[in-house]
This record gives sequence, structure tokens and C-alpha cells, in this order.
Amino acid sequence: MAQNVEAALPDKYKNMSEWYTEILERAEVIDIRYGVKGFIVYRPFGMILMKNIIKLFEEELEKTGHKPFLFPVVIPERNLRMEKEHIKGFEGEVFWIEKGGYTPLEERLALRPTSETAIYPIYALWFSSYKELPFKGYQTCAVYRYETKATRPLLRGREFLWIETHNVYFTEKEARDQTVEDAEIFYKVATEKLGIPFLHLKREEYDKFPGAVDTYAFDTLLPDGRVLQIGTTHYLGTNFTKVFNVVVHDEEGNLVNPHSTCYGIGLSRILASILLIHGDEYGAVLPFDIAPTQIVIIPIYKAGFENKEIDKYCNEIHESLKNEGYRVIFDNSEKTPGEKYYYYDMRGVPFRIEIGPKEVQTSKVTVFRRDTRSRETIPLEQLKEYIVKTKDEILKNLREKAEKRLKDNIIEARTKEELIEAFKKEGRKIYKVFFCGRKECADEIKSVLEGLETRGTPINEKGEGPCVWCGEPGHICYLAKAY
RNA sequence: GGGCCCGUGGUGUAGCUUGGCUAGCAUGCCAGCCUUGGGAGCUGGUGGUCCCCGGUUCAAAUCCGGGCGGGCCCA
Repeated sequence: MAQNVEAALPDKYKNMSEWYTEILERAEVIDIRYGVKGFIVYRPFGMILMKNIIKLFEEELEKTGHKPFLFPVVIPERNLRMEKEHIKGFEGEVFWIEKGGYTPLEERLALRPTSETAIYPIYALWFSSYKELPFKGYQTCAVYRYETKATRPLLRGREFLWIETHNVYFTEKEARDQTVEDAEIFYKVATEKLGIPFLHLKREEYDKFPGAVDTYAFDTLLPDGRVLQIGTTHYLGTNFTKVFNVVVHDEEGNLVNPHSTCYGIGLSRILASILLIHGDEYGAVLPFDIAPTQIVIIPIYKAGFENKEIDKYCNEIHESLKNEGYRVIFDNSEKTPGEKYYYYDMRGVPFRIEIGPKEVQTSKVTVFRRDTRSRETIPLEQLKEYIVKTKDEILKNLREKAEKRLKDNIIEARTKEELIEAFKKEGRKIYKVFFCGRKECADEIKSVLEGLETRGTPINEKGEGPCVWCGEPGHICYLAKAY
């Protein structure tokens, strides 16, 4: 057998596309061969991973008072057209159902590109008093957008999974506060539990969600230097409650339109980000909490040793870890240990326990940590403690590495010359500049600097200065190429 | 939206320019032997609508047209 540990995948920083396509297939995350552009099959491994991610977000949403519901996937055309800005933004990418069997439908039905126009007509029926507010509701579902841009598995599909919340408040302040809570939820789950850092940005006026008053977005950085929007939250004002006639009585008996928000959590993209940001040349590297398999036990048999002893020892460990509630498997199939290592490395199993004659004879275990790819031999009685402690270290390690990379890839530029110079030298990265907020400047930047887009102004940083492009007064803004 | 590349057993590919052999190779999968501390070896076996539709031809994986799907670059 080979002595060296050969990489299974290319370097993701040199060739992200190839790395990504490979891991999706080899770790059996999704199947891209369904045959309809922009639509994919989630395979069991990918779907278990997805469900674990969903659970983390749903728990956090329910903790903050959100109630689950599920609205239909179809939206009647007249509803979709109610809010003018909204339909303008989505019209070009709606899938339409025009027939039932052989009969043309009297009214076309849209596959939801997002659910505001499905939900608000019902909200109009549900609420009649300020006392019934706030109402916080969410659904986890697929939405459909006929993307004309190049589709990419999980990153840009015509069908994708997300969680959407649709909240209604009596006052503007409560509604605006919700967008802050949304960001906190995102931080708690994406960063603290999944190790995915992001920029919390307020999108420029011309980049808002169609129909929103303000749009806040969460952008993360991928290995190729592009950014990916993985979540957004919007303050909708009374734009939607007005057109859908959602009205409640206030304390004095006047009829008023309440304020609303919506929040989208891009599940498919978050799954892709976890793979892309934490993964290495041996495959996926997963945080312990979401890993479909958290621990694998691999026996190492030896001629001349009683292998039943090894099996017995492994079975005991297996039982004891299962009793702790961990997702653990004992792989005593006939494949060689090396082959199993590659297999479980690819799937991002956080811990591997190797048991051979040495371990059995000394009552020890050899534990391999997927994130650092390091081995350690410890007494068996310390195993549980080791896992409890180390699973948190793994998450911390993944998160800190990702945070460092995001930070290290932000480059400041003050003037047009500085920006162009920096871009020539650094290429695809995130550029921090002052920006006047005018679309004309953004368009010029995009065409001169190979697709660099204004991603918005950071929420946690204030600052003013002359626009990097035109010199007019501006605010802080990040520029990056996006997916 | 524009440009370039690609589609052959489960997977990765050769063959295509210049049409013609039983569609070759690797890997996977199955059985057996041997082995097991980072993808072992040997023997035997299994597996193909050559993406789809149409055209040219005595003959198409190969040439032509259209479609579908995938990748890359640019807007």
C-alpha cells in the first residue's frame, strides 16, 4: 500500500470549480444529472446534512417566537401582480402553469419565486386588531426562479431551498428591530454553529428587494474570491400590507396598515458555503453538530491476532458512544483501512477512531481529527471527555480560519487609481471604499473592473468620505464580484 | 444576453480530424484467494439506447441540422 497520503481533490483555491464539482459527486451530496437545467437531486448524504442545517435555523426561529406554516407553491397571477415594484423585479423569472391537463387555466398560476403575494391575502383575513400583532411566521420550502444567468448546483438553481419568514408589526420600530434580530439569528447559526462568517450589509437603493423599503444582506466569501449572498432581511414598510389590504384597528379604532418584514435564509447556498469554505483536498470538513456521521470506528485487523477481540472492543465503544446520542458507525467491512479513511474523509466525518491490536492491548484509542488531520492516542476512559472538548475546538478552528480569510481578503482603496491598481494586483477580492450611492458610478465600476459590484454598506461600521469613483460625498461600501 | 469547450458501461476516459474490426483502457461492482496502522495484489465475472430527434450514406460514436444537458469566460 502507498505510504504517502495523496490528496483526493485539487486545491480549491486554485480551481474551485473542479474541486466543487468533484466533491458534490464524490461525497454524494447531490446528483446533477436530473436533466432539467437548474434542478438537482439531493442525495441522502446531502439531504441529511441539509436537514441538520435546517433544524438549527428553525430552532432559533421558534425561540424568537416564529410559528411554522406552509403556503401553496402556486400563486394566482392577479396576486403576484398586486405590488408593482415586486412584479417588476420578478416578472422575467417566473415559471408559469398555464394548463390543467388539456384545459387552459382561466388564470395562470405562478410557481412562487418568493411568497409575499401568496401570504398577504391570507394575512388580510387573519388580522383585525393591533392586539393580534406582532405575528411572526415562517416556512421552509423550495422556491422557483427562471434564472437566465448560468445556473450552478446549489449556488444558483432554478429551484432552491430556503426558509422565509413573513412578519407583521403594528409599529415601524418593531418591524425595523426585526431586521436586527434576523441578523442576530443568522450570526448565531451561520457563524457560531456552522463557522461561516459573513458581511452584514445594507444594499444600495438600486439593489433592494423588489418592493422593500430597506434590504439587508449577508454575504460570505468563497475560495475563488467571489462573494455569495446567503441571506437577506427586508423592511417592507407598509408596501405590502397596503396593496393586499392588511388592516388592523389601532387603540382609537382607526384602521391602519401594519408594517412588515421578510427574511430569506438561503439553505442551498449555506450548504454549498459549508462545503466550499471548510473543505480541503480530502473532501468535506464538517462541524460536529451537523455531520451526518459524527464518529466512525475503524478496526485494523492483523494476521496472528485474535480479531474477534478487536471487534468486541470496537462494539463496546460503538455502543457507548451511541448511548451518548452521537451518530456513530462501526465500519468492519472488508475494505482496507486506507480506503475507509479516504471514504470518511470525503464525507467530512469529524472523528475517526482507529482500533488495532495495540489499542486493545493497552485499553487505548487512536483518534483522528478531520479538521487538523492529526492523530492522537488516548486512554479509552478519556474518549468521551475528549470528544466533548474537541468537537468545540473543531468548530472554533474552522470558524477562526474562515474569519481570518474573510478579513485578510478585504482591501481598502481611497481613490479610483488606488482601486484600479489594487484590483490589477489582487484580482478577485473584497474592496472597501467610499461610494456615493449613484447607480452610474456602480455601473462604471462594474464594467471597468470586470464585474465588481457594490454589495452595500456595512451595518457595524460608520464612516464618510469622497466616492472612490467620482469624488462626491459617500459612505463606506464593499465591492466584490458575486455569484 | 454574448463567446468558447464538452456529452461514450455506475464513474473517468480512448476512438471522432480522414465514416467500416467484437466500441479499447482505467476505475467501480460481484465471487474466490490472500491481505489489513492512508485508496494492496492475483484470478474469474458483471456492466453500453456512444445525450435526444432528424438528415447524408451501402454503412454514423464519428459528417450535417436542430434540441436538451453540463462546464468555463464575458456582460
